[in-house]
Amino acid sequence: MRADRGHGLTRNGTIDEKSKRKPMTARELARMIGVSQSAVSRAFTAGASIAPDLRERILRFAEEVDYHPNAIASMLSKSRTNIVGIVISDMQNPFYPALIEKLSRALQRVGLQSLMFNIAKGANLEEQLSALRRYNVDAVIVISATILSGPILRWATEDRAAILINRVAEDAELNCVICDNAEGARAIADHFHDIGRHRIAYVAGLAHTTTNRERQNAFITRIAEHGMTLSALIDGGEYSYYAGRKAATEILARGGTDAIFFANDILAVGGIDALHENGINVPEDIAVAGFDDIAIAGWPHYDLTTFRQPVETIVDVAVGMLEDGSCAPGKPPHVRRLSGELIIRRSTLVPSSAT
Amino acid sequence: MRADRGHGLTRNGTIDEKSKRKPMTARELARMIGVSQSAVSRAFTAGASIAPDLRERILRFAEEVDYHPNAIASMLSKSRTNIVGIVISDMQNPFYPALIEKLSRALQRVGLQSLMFNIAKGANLEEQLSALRRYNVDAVIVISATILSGPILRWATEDRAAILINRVAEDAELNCVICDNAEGARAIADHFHDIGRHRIAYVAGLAHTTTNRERQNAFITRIAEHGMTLSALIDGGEYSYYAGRKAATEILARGGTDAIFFANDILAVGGIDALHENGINVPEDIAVAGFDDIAIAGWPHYDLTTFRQPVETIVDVAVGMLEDGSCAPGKPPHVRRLSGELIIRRSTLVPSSAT
DNA sequence: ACGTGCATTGCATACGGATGCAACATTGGT
DNA sequence: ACCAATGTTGCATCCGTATGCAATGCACGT
Repeated sequence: MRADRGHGLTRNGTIDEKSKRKPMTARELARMIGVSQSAVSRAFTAGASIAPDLRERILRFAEEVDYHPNAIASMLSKSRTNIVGIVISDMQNPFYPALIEKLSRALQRVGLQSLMFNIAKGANLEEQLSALRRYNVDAVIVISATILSGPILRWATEDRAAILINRVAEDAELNCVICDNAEGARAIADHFHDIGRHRIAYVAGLAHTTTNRERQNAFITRIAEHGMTLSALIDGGEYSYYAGRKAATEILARGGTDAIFFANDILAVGGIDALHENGINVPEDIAVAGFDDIAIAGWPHYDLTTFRQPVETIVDVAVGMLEDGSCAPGKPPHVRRLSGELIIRRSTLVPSSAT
Repeated sequence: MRADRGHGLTRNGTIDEKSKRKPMTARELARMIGVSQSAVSRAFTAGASIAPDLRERILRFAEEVDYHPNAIASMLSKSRTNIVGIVISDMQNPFYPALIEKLSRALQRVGLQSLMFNIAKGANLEEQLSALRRYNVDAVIVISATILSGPILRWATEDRAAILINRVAEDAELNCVICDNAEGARAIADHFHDIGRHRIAYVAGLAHTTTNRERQNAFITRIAEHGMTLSALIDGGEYSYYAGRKAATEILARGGTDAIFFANDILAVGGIDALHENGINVPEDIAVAGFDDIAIAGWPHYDLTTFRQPVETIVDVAVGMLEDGSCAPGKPPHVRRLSGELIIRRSTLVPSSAT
C-alpha cells in the first residue's frame, strides 16, 4: 500500500524510481477508524449531516495520520473547482502586479485559488484560453486592458462566471468592475483649472482601449467646459514609461502647453523625466497628472498628482460578486463603476506661472 | 440532456436558475460517433493505440460539436494535474512580476498552468500552503526570497517536485535555480575598483536572506582583496525604494563614502533619489550600483549600473528541470547557479573625482 | 409500551476520462 | 489455406470524493 504507483513529473514515460508516496484516501482513513467513507467525507464537509463527536473523532484522527481530502476528486464529483482563472497580459505596468497581488490574496481568503493565464500578444488566443474551459474554472477574471476583443472574450467566458476588471465589455454583455474613469478625468481637468492652467495636453496610452476612451472623452469635454484649450492630443501607442517620454518630448516640440494629463501613471512618470531632461520645471512650467496612483507616483522624485483607483474596493466588489453568485452565467451582467480619489502632489502643486 | 444539473459559483446552496450548460462528455461524443469512450480518450492521447483515420474522424467530430476533454477528470485518473504551484510573497519589487510573467509563459508553452500562492506575511503559512498539497500540484516553484523557513519549505514540498528560484535552501535539500550572486557582487566590487573608488558602502535588503548573504559576503571579501575600505554596512530591513532612501541618507550622514553597492535595484533607485535630493552627484560624488537589472534601472533618469540576472535562462533551466524529471521527489537535488552580466551605466561611469 | 419523527450512518452510485486486458481484424509468410 | 504477429477496438474497472436514499437508532409524547 506504499509507493506502488505514484509518479513524478516526467513526460517521457520514464518511471522515476523513488517517487511520491501515495497519499492516503478517505476510504483508507475510514477503514482505519471503522466508519464508512461517507462519514469521512461528511466530516470534512461543512453543514453535512454527521454527529459532532464523530466528526471530531474523524478530524482528529485525520490530522494524526496527515490525511487531507483530495481536492481534485472533490472537483470531479461536485463539478466545482474553487479555482478562478485570472487572465492578464501586461505585467509591465506596475498597476497590474499590485492589483493581482491584492486580488489573489482576497480570493485565497474566501477559499478560491488563482490560476494564471498570462496571454502573450502574438500567440494564438484561442489556444491559450482553451485551458480556461478544460480546467473548469469556476470563474474568469480578466484584468488585461489591452488584449482580447469582444468575441474572444465572450467565447472564453461562455457559460461561465466572468468579471472584467478595469475595462468594460464593448459589445459583449459581461460583468465589469471598473474605476469611474470619467470622474477621474474630470477631477484632473477641474484641478488643472483650479491651478490656473489653460493650455492642456492629453496623452493616451492605447487610444482604442475602453479605459482610455472614457478618460479621454470626459477630459476633453470638461476642458472645453472650462474654456481651456486642448493644446495637444497624443496617442502613445502603449502604456509605458518610454511612450510617456516620447509623448512629452513631442508636446514640448509643439510648445504652448502648461499642463499634461497622461492616461496613466507609468506614462506620466516617463513624461516627467523627459520634461526634466529638457529643462522644464514640473509643475512651474508644466503641471503633470496621471491616473492609477501606482507606488512610483508617490516616490518623492516624481511626487505625481494622480487619480487613485480604489484597488481595495475593486477587489472586494469583484470577490463579492463571485461569492453572492451575482455573476453566474445567465444572470444579467452588472457594471460596477467605483469612485476613486484625486491625490494632489507636487507635480501640480504650484499655482500658475506658465511661460 | 441539456442544462439539468449545472450550477454557478454561489456557496450558499442557492440554485441559480439559468446556469452553465453541461459540457459534453467523452461518452456522449462516443455514442454520437458510434465508437467506444476509450476510442475518444485515445484520440486525444498522444501516442495512444488508435488508427490514424479513426483518430482524425473523432477529432474532427469533436471540434464540430465543441467537445473538449475535461482536464479535472483526467487529473483524477492520471494523478497528474499539469499544474505548477507558484509561491510568491512580494510583488512590490518589480523584479518578481517580471520573473513571474516570463515563468508563467514558459510553463504555458509546455502545457503547464500556474496556480498562484500569494503568501501573506502575517498569516498562517501552513494553512496557506496546505492547498499546495490538496490540489496535487505536480510541482512547486518558490520565488519568495523573504518568506518561508527551511522546515516549512520542506513540509510544503514534501513528496513533490520543487524548485526554488532566486534563493537557496538553507538546510533543506531542495532544487535551486539561482543567479550567481557571488559572481555579481565581485563584478561590482571589481568595477568600483576599476573606476577608482576606495570607500565603499554596502546596503543589504534583508540581511538574513540567502541572496543577501551571498552578495554581501562576496562583496566584502573582494573589497578587502582590493584594499578598499568598507565605509558603511547597512541593513535596510526590506527590499524597497524607501529602505534604499533611508540607507543612502544614513550613509551620507556618516560621510566618507564614494561608492555604494545596494543589494538590489529597487534599493539603489531609492538611494539615488535620496542622494540627488541631498545635492550629491551620481556618479561624480558617489557611484551607485544595484543588482537584478529591473526595467527601472534602465530608465534614463536612474541609468543604474547593475548586475543583470539571467532571467530568461533561469526560467528555461527551471522549466527544463520540470520537464526532464530531474527535480522529481527522491532524486538528489541540484543547485543550478547561473552567470549574470555586469551592465555598466551612467551611475558609475565617470572616473573618480571623490570629495 | 408503542408510534412518530428526527438525527446519523452506510450503501451504492455518480462524476468523466485513462488504461489493462481480451477480443477482434489485418497482414504476411509458407 | 492456415498460423503467427501486429495493429485496433471495446469492455470493465479504477481514480477519490460527494450525495440520494434507505436503514438504523434514539428521544419523546401519549
